[in-house]
Amino acid sequence: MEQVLDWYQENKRALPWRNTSPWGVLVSEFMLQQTPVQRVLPQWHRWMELWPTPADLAAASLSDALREWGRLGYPRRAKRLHQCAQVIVTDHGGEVPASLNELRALPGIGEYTAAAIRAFAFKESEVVLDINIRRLYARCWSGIATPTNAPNNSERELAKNLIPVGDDGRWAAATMELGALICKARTPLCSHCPLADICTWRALGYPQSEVEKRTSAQWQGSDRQCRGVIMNALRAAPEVKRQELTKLWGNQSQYEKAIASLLDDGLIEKRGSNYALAR
DNA sequence: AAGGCGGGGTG
DNA sequence: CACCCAGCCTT
Repeated sequence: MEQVLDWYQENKRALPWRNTSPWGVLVSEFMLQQTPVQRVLPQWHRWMELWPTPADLAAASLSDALREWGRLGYPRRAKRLHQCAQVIVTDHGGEVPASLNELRALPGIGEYTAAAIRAFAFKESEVVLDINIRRLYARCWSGIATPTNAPNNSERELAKNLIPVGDDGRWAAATMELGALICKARTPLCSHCPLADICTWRALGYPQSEVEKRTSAQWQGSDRQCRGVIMNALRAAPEVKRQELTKLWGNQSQYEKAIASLLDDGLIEKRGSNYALAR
C-alpha cells in the first residue's frame, strides 16, 4: 500500500498534535472523541498552554478543566481527562504510559484511543480503528458504503493484515487522513483517491448502482467485514482454496455467505476448485 | 448488543 | 431537516 503512504506524505494536514509530546497526543485524542478536528484546534492549544504536562492538569481544579473545555460537547470527557492526569501522576510517575494495557486502564481511554496513542505518540504499529479508517476499509476492501456501529473481530483481522511490515504508526495516520479528506462519509472524492483502482466499492459501481444499494442493505452485523477479509486474501495470492478461505476467521457460515455474495456480485470467481479475484 | 451522552457544521 | 464527527461507558 505504498500509494497510500505516498499520498499521505504529499497531502497531510499540518495538525499540531502530529509532532508533540505523548501528553499532547493524549489530550488531542480525548478532545477528538466524536468532535471534528477544526473545532478541537483552538481548545487544544489553550489546554496545552495552561497544562503542558499531566502534573499541571492534575493540580488544577475540575471546575477549571470543565470551564476550559468550553463548548466541545460531551463534558464527561473533560472530567475523565482530569482524572486520567491524576492517575498518570500517582501511578505512572507523571509520564503517559506506553503499553496497551496500561493505557486501556486509564479513565476515558478505550480500544481506539489506546491504539491511537501508541501509534501517534510512541510510533508503534497498531490496529487503529476510528470512523475514518473503518469507512475506508469498509468501502475499499469490503465493498460496503458504511461501517457497522462498532468494530468486530473480522474487521480487526482485516485491519491487522493490511498494516505494512515494519510500520511505525504512519499507516494509521495515513489511512485516517485518507478517510477524513478523500473517502468522506457524504461526498467521497474518488477521483483524487490513491486507492480508486483497487476499491471494491467502486468496482460495485458506486455511487448509485442497484448492486451497491442491495449490498449495503443486505449485509448487517458481524458478517459484513468477512467480505473484506476474503478480498484481502485473494489480493495476496492468485488462487486460494476454499478450505483456506474458511479458516481465515471464526465462524464458517459467515464465510459461506460472504463467498456466495462476492460470487454473486461478480467480484470473485471459481477457478477449478479454487477461488480468485474476478478478471 | 443497545442506548446515552453535546454541540455545531453541512448537504 | 437528518446526518456527521480520530468514542467511551453503563445497562
